[in-house]
Formats: sequence, structure tokens, C-alpha cells
Amino acid sequence: MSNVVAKQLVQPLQRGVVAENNPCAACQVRDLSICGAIEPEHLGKLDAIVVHKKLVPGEILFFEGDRSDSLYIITEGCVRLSKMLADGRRQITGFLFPSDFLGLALRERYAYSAEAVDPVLLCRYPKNRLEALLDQFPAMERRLLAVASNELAAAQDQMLLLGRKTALERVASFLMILMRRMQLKGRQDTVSLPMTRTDIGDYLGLTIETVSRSLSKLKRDRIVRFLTAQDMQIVDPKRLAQLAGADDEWKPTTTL
Amino acid sequence: MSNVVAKQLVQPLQRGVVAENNPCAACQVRDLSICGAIEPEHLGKLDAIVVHKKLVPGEILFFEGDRSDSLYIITEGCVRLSKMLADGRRQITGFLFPSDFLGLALRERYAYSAEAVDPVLLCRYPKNRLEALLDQFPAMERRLLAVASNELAAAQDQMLLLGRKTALERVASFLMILMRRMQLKGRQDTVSLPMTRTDIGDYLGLTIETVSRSLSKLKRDRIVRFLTAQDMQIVDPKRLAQLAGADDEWKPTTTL
DNA sequence: CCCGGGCCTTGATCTGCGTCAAAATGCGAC
DNA sequence: GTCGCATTTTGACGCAGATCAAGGCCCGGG
Repeated sequence: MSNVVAKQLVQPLQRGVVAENNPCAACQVRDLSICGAIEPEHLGKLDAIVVHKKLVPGEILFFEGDRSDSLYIITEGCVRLSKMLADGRRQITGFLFPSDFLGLALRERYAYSAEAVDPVLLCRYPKNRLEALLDQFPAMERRLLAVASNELAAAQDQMLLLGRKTALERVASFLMILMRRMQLKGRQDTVSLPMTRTDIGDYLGLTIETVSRSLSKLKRDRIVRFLTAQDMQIVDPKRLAQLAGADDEWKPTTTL
Repeated sequence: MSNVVAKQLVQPLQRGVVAENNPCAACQVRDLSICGAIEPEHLGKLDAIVVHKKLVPGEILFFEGDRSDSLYIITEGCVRLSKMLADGRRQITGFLFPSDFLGLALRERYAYSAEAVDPVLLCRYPKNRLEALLDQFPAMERRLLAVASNELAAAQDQMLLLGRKTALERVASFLMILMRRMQLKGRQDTVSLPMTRTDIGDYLGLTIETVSRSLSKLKRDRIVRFLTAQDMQIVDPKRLAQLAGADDEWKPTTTL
């Protein structure tokens, strides 16, 4: 298991050219991630322990049950986290995007598998060396706790979705989640779905057919419009939010 | 909303008699909870900020959306956490038992409601004062991170359950969860269900009828036996584990 | 002891989504 | 461009679990 990871192409460009120049300082997503908790003058300590890594679509970062010796931060692309039952039924527990944190766990083993959805770039930190840094920078640890707390809230939203929402509500909720993520970096009403329908189904606890039918209904009702099968435009965000069960008035939009 | 909490009966006995005597030191669940991270000689600092609280069955501790100004630790009884949709559909995201932590969130507002299932005793800590303690005791903060990380793993298990398991598998998984909790404090093959069938259904994403039918099937198949409607005996833990989809070989049993 | 009102269980029927099947669409290779 | 495969969409049908509807049981109060 899990040696697909072996061929970890260390990015020659970033490492060679930029690394001596303090790449963390130039990082686009730093402020959004836990690295933002470290003062610029100390970023060198992060650089010292980071290894950059590249994944091709479908490549596996680690398997559920592998020993967890590393933490990661996504800098580009989309990663899916999943758990499986013995007979192959799969549940995707989350999709990760740039600035997202992966491997949070002072636990012995990963509780889920992580695979690249599309081409992914990420920063890898050895667990023990990062923990040493946490001792030096309490602000970083506090930030980690905040991240965990946000993920927990997201997980609870997902439980509500999986336990009690209809197929159409689930798909609408999914689009809302993606939309909100995209808003964080500019794009407004347009959403791209780098993952397959199978992935979406496994995330929402539905089959691909039901996902497809729900998307078709949203299309028929002029709530969304498809440019390609992976790129869509949210035509009527209000109605989409209603369908999603927008109980979100007082919910802060991710207070990192 | 949320003023049911007003009648917070401060426990006269524990406060008056034991408090001057350092009740935290005598606490039965301390080692299991985050308080265990504080050295005995510093427990006084915890005692200084704690308020003991008692809830009657059904009493609401706080509502989803309330400002979160407190953290709690359960010392006795069972608490349910839930989220609701506008039309009343409810999802219970977890049941808490003695030593469990509640209100983890450096977030502004609670993401869920918390209600007593049966008579509950808990310790309440003002958020800002506990945060001050965290600064003094990094071990406590680390412990908090570990708790969060465990809860996250549990949440992901629950997503797998809600998204991909059948009714029978869900009920079996639920009993396994309870059984494991009970084992932590002695009781072996006997499990009590302080919550109603409605609660169980809302936890498992099922209706009460389906929960009842599934339990009846487990009973018919001699996997469990009922003493009363709330007290059962696990006759065949192996088969129960199989039904639950026991992919748990390498899963640690809650590494606090 | 009996009564009343929650719960819980069981049965009959319905339905949203899964399953099976096939057609349409997109897209990279040549 | 067009061929071929993978993915998505659409349609027909079936089933697990929801809904509707009776009872049965337990327990507390009079």
C-alpha cells in the first residue's frame, strides 16, 4: 500500500531557483494558511523544514491507516480525502484547495486516504519538526486549533447534509460550498468542478446518476448554466442558497 | 431563544462542601479529560474559574447560533448536540458523556445546540479565562488539539456512516460506539441507551421506525438482548462488529 | 389497583433514490 | 477532422427505508 507516493517529484524550479530566496515569503496562500501565524522574519525556519511536492491527477498522497509522519499544505490544485468500507463503498469526507491544511492529527495514523484530483502542488512538513516549531510559535498552534475548530464545524454541516437533506438540497449545498471557496480568491459567480461526478456522488452520499439528474434540474430551472461539464455559472445564487437550506445568517465565513 | 439556560442551578453540595477543598483534584474524570494536562499542584487555577452546573433532562445548555462564551466538560450524564434545518429536520451530530469536552471553538458562535438527555452535571469555564490558562499551560493546549483531532476523526467516521451505510449497519455501528464508551469505564457487554429512539434516529439519519426495526432484527438474530427498552446486552460482539463494518484494526482507541 | 400518556414496536403502503441499461457528449490521440 | 474511450446524461424499473396507521408496553399519579 501507499508507495505510489515514492515518485515524489521535487519541483526543481521552486526548489532550485526560489528556495534560496525564501519561497515561503513569496507564497501566495500564506496569509490564508497557518504559515501566516509566523512573523516574516522567522519564515526561514519554515523554509528549512519544508519539502515541495507535486502530484499528478489520481496520484495517492497517503492511504487510510498509513503512519502519519507528515503534515501538508496545498498550494495548488484539489485533493480529495476519503474513507472506504470493506466492500468498496466510499465516502469522500472533504475536498481540499490551496491554503488548506492536511494531516492535522497528533494521531498515529491517517484516518483517511488523500489523493490528487487534478495536478497538485503542496508543501510537506515532517511532523516532529513541525511540532518543534509549534513549541516556538504558540501563535501557530493557536491557529491550528482554529483550523481544527473550523473543520469540525464543516464536518457537522456535512453530517446535517448527509443525514437529513434531499438529493437536490445536497447538490445545491455542494455548489454553495464551492462557490464560497472560489469567492475567497476573486471568482464570483463561476464555479469549476475539477472532480468527477463519481467524486461528487461519494462526497454527497449519492450515486452519479442522482447527482447528474439534480444538476440537470438546476439547469432546467435556470439556477445554473453549464459552460462545459466542469465549468458552471451560478445564475441565481439566491435560489440556490434557498435550496441548499441556507440557515447561514449568523454563520461567519471561515474566521481563520 | 436560548434563555431556558437562565435557571442554571449551581450545585450547592459540590460548590459549598467540596470546592474549598479543591474539587478538581477529586474529580473522577479528570485524567480522561483535558484537565489531566495540568499538574496537580496547579489545579487550583482551574478551580478558580470553574462553575458547576446541573441540567435536568431536556434542558437546553445553548442554541445553535448563540454567542459562545463558555467551554464545558461533562462530569455526569449525557448531552446531545444537534443542528436543524428551517423546516425542523434535525441532525444530532454527537452524544457527549462524562469527560467529554463541549464548546471547543475559538469561534464566535456555537455551530450547534446542546441539550441534556438525562440529568447532567458539568463544569463551565468562561472562554476568555480558560484561554488565559491555555497560555500558561501549553500542555493543555496541545491536549485540546488532540481532542479536536479525535473529534474530527469521529466526525469522518460518522460521515461514512451517514453517506454509505445501510440502516442495519448504522444501528450496529451506533451500538459499537456506545459499547466502546462504556468499556472505558468498566461495563463490558452491557449498554444503556439514555436517549430516545427519536434521538437515535436523528443521530443515524433514520426514522424511529427504522431504528426500532433494526434493533428488533438484532434481537431476533440473537446479537443483542434487551433487559428494558433502554438497557441491552451485547450477546455477540463479534457479529455486531462485522455488521458495523469493522474496518477498525489499526484504529487506536482514542489516544488522548 | 387502575388509568392515561408517552414511548416503542409492528404492519401496510408509498416513494425518492438506487440500479440497470443505453444513448449522448466531450476530449485526447493520431 | 475523426476515431475511440471515458464520462455524463437520460430513461425504465425496483427496493430500502419513509410514511401512515394501529396496537402494546411501561411507568407515574390518583
